[in-house]
Amino acid sequence: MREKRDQSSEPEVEGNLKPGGATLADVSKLAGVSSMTVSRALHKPEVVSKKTLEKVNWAVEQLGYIPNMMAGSLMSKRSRLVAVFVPTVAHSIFADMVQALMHSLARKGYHTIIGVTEYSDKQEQELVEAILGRRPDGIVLIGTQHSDLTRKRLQVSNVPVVEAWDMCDEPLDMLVGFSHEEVGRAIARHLLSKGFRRFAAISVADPRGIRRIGAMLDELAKHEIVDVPHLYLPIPATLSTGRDGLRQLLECNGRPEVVVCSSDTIAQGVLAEAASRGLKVPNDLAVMGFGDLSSASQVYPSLSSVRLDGQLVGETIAKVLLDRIAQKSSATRGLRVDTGFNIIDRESTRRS
Amino acid sequence: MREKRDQSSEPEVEGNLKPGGATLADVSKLAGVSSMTVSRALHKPEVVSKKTLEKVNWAVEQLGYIPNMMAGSLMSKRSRLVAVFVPTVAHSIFADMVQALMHSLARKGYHTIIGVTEYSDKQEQELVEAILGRRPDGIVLIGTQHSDLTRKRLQVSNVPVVEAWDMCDEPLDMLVGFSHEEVGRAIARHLLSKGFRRFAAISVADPRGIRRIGAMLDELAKHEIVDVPHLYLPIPATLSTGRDGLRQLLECNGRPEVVVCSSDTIAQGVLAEAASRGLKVPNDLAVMGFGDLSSASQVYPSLSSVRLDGQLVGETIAKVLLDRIAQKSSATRGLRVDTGFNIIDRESTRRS
DNA sequence: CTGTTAGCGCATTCAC
DNA sequence: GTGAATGCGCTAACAG
Repeated sequence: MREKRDQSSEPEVEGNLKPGGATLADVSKLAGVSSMTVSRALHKPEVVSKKTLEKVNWAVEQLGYIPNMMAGSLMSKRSRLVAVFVPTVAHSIFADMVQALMHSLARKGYHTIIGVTEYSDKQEQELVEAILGRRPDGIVLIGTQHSDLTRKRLQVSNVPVVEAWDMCDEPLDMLVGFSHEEVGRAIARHLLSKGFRRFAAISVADPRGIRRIGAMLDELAKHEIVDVPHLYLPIPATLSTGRDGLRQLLECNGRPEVVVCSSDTIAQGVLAEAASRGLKVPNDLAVMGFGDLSSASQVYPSLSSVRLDGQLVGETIAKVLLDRIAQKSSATRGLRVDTGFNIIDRESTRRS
Repeated sequence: MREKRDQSSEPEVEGNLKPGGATLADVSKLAGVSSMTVSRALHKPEVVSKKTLEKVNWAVEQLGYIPNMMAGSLMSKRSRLVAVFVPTVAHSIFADMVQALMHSLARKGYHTIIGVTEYSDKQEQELVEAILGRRPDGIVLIGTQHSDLTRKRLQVSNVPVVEAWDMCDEPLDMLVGFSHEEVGRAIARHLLSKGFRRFAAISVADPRGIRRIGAMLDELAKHEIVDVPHLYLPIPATLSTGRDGLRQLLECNGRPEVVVCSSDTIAQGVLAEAASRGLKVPNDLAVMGFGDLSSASQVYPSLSSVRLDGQLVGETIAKVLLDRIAQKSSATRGLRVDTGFNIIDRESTRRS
């Protein structure tokens, strides 16, 4: 397809492009008003006369003007930028959460920078330090465990912070999460009530996953169920974590009635391995996952999942953060939101 | 835990914090040098004397100084920001790709803003327009189909662009992808060569997925295999897409020998449904996915996946983009990289 | 090796 | 309703 000049519109404007695009000054000259008026026409159209507004809009269109947010933010001290740090996004429930969060933020005109910490406090710290250079209007962190320097930097920077996905008594700032210990205990009680007695567990070496499985094992022990075979496999959690895990369990410990996984990704691997062995789920082998928190309920219909009741977690985080940014007060400092969780009873643990 | 003042270090500095943090001028005063020297000490330490460097570093530490990138970028015209637009990130191979891309970019000091287009050209356009306000150093788009305004904006803005995940003759700028038609044909030939004759297919209404499945059906037709049952289900692709799809296929069309899915997520749903029906994979039912492109090969060991040979796709995109940004020439304009793909023969299609 | 001058592009603050 | 002056925090380009 050959380039063809459009002769009817924008006769020589396209050729006169400055590197970096047109500026407010360019627009103001073309429109025959001051640059201040252009700025107002763009951000507060209601305060400008209709005629000027038209002239400005015309000039903006002619020049293809796009405001330079860096310059604007430098003056206004609002970057409309939120930074989110997650341990991982691939094969992870965090992808759902981040997507919901980005969606909510985008609707309010905020852009999202993502940092992947790979479950490392040190990487988190480096990413936080780097991102503070962009003066984000808000920061979201997964978990409540952070390096001392991270904590100090964040406190000093005075940026609104939401810690998510966990619960603690003294959050850095705001907190939206739930107790992983309670999740573990709830899983145990749920499965016990359904008559399961021979358990097994597969987790990756993710601190919160380990805590969930640990709490479950403790609860089981209270019901005289001990020596539950359990595996802690290396992160990241992938399908093969579940496949290898089930294979290993079957070889070394015989077949359990139900295998509890620290994440839905692992559970999917278990299901895949079950399919390859012709094990019928849930009668030959029941499977319990974890996740589904920020997704619609139809996302993991094969698994019994723990999920948030009502609003998506990502949406809740966005709301809390934006409320705080908007009122510019510290009214919500120390705010703690326990999202709670549900146990959804799905096919994979529904015995006939 | 009570806050306790550390009396030995940073005596009164912490109290004197300006809102927004210390500035270059603050550091230069404390260090007793000019602000320019501080700037150099931070970005080009080798060009500053050792003594000055020490003074500057000391002052930086005292003040907890973090450079304001907005101001820096405004002058230098380099934002060290890359924007990536993907149709979705939840339950998607794009999450892998984006993670690999972010990883490579982060190593070179670039931050990544993600925009989710939800397979909508209109949303892509709005996101691109908005992000151009941040003057990103590079933009990555999925696919080669974009609205006219998007194309024009990008061309005029002169930002390096990589279109990924598809192939075409005249890319906007640079291109890193593969042919979805070739993938579809290769899948057909591969499965035929393994002796499969009774096919079925499940896809979501994603343009590229449909093209893959369409090309596969065409190739099968050339081998006298026609009337292949196939479903096009609504996006987004989730586990239940696969579960519902298989259920529907079995009810209406009987059991195929192999079901081809337009993504690994769907294939995982099919495996889950197979497990719930006690169908043994691959003998009762073989499953073919698509994905695994930017992940290590062990990620989807249950599926026969199409994957990139060698380097991760996200890494390749980062490399192409950073090369272009670095040399600041247009030498690589029009660059087209065909990543190709592999068919990995895995358990789920390996018949005994 | 270091300092000075200038200005990036915009919004705040005040005049009118 | 509109405009002029000022400066956000930093770096490019020079001079010394």
